[in-house]
Amino acid sequence: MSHQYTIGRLAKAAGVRTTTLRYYERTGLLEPEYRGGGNYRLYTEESLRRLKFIRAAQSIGFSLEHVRTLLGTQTGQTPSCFDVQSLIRERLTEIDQRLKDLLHVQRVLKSALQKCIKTQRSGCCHVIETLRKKT
Amino acid sequence: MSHQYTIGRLAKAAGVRTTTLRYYERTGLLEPEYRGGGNYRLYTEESLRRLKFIRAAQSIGFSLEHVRTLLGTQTGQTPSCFDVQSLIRERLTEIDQRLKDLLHVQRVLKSALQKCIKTQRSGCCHVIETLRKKT
DNA sequence: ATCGACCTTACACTTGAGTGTAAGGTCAAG
DNA sequence: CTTGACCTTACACTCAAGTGTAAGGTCGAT
Repeated sequence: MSHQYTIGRLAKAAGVRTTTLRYYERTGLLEPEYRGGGNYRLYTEESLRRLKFIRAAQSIGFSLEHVRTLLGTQTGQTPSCFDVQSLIRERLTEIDQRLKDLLHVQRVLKSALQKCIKTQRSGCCHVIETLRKKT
Repeated sequence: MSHQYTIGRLAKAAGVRTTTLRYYERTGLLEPEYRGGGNYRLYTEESLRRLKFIRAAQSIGFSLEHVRTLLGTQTGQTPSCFDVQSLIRERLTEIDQRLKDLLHVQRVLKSALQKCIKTQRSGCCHVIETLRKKT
């Protein structure tokens, strides 16, 4: 006998809020399997797996829009291997760029901090000066 | 004779849109120095420097709220060296965390991609399977 | 039977950094 | 003196991923 979940139990099981589940339903990501007494939403183990997939995909940087594609909820069919690979490559490219940007920012900030510390006596505006001159 | 800029010229000089400049004014980041005929906004070289500072700070990851602090536009006075160092350290901590997260995501995605490529013949759901199992 | 925890709907609001639109005023060139 | 580029205001809207609120219905335990 596979478990049944009310919205609250499912939420607890997956570590999300009930409001989030209603939001996912509204946006076509996760429908309850059926409705019970008092029109309560009822979910199954399958819902839980699906929900965990959604959160996992999200946690590695896919938007809910991407997740919708991965789950094939807008076209109604699971995406091809090609599509999945495309999505992943796209994400990897974005991540690459983001890493570069962050490393650059890190360098700039560290140097600004050093300068600020060294010249602290003279009023500190050195940092702001530095930023001011970097274009 | 220091230049004067209408909003459009200043925008062009700094590579932003006029709407952005009006937005900055609304949010207390950059006021025009005065108004000219037809109530046109008029800016100076100082405005341009300030604007460039804003964009530079923003480009290294400060929010406009942070920039407001750096420029001392809410308290009305330039922040102390201590405050500036705090802000920078905060940013650096965030960046560190963000870098770690991104590197993790990168690893997961790369391995998913490899798996997808290797097992491509058998329908590709391996990738989706992989994600499905990562919690 | 009543209490509290849980559920329902519908709708508006949040954040950050702007963008879009309407309705109109002004400036410089031809 | 008209055309077109530019400017003005005020207000609403965008995006993503939810959160908040009001007003009410239901379930399980005591």
